[in-house]
Amino acid sequence: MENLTLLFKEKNLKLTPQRYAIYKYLKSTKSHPSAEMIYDNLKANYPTMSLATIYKTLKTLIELGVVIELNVGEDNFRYDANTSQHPHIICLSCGRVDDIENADFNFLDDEAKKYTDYKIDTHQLYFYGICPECQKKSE
Amino acid sequence: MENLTLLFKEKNLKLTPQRYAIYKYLKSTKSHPSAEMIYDNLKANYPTMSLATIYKTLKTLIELGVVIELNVGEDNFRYDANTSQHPHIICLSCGRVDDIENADFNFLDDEAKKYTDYKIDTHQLYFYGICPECQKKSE
DNA sequence: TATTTGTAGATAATAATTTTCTTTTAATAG
DNA sequence: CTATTAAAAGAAAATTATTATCTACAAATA
Ligand SMILES: [Mn+2]
Ligand SMILES: [Mn+2]
Ligand SMILES: [Zn+2]
Ligand SMILES: [Zn+2]
Repeated sequence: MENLTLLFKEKNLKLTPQRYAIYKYLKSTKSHPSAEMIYDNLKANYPTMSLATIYKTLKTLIELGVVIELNVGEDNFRYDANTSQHPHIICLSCGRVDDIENADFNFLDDEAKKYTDYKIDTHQLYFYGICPECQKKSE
Repeated sequence: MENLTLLFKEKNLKLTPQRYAIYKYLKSTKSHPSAEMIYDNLKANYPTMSLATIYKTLKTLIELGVVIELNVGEDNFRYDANTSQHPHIICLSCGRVDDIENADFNFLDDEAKKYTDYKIDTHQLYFYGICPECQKKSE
């Protein structure tokens, strides 16, 4: 969090209240929100905040490597301030997106290297299923 | 291919030349084309084909379970008539999308079950890297 | 405190996908 | 081989997430 100041300074970027709020919100939540969801959550405290600012800030944070973009198959992107390599699981019923925690899938890149001539950088792993809450509902 | 006729009949769907052409093209290629790419490939033989027809047909084929939609992180979707569970690899330089063949990643669903209370259905695994052609170019 | 340069926010633009509506066509029965 | 009917094609408009543009503002620094 404190190193964010340094990171911004390095790149001659200004750490504005809006940018800080967006990053802080992303750090605080495990909900993997979309741009719109971030907007809805911040507009109480930042009534003049524009969606364009959200999008521009997210792009900046991604370039800085402190936020990643998730493609869960919806019509929009989701964002995550947890930049460690970790898989996600999406509920096919309610759309929530959760982390899969404590699992180590880092070996996947090496495993894949055995079967391709690509130079592999990274991967994204998405599981799809039904979350515990939705399982209860459908009983 | 022949069972497509049956499948359509079962659901009271009409197997039109357009639908057949779209499916056949997807079966014939390993390029994982987008809707637009399919459109460009078919319009020589089907000059009246509309992009809306492509989109509607793709949706139908997905519902039938004979085509899957890929989310590689671009601004559009890609489509694949290979519905077996297999990972993909995307070139960060030229954008091509390839299969990772002969690798068996089916154990992933079971592995993930150990770390979540979701009921897991399926997964999507995307690797990102540099394809052999692009590696040569940058030498 | 003045100057510079990057950014916020409003708005318009873009582009993929979906919807709507009318005409056409595939399937089927007579 | 027609006639009938429900489904689909195609054209066009609508929708929606995201991006670009532009001007007023504010953070950094000298
Ligand atoms: Mn996450
Ligand atoms: Mn494939
Ligand atoms: Zn759920
Ligand atoms: Zn390439």
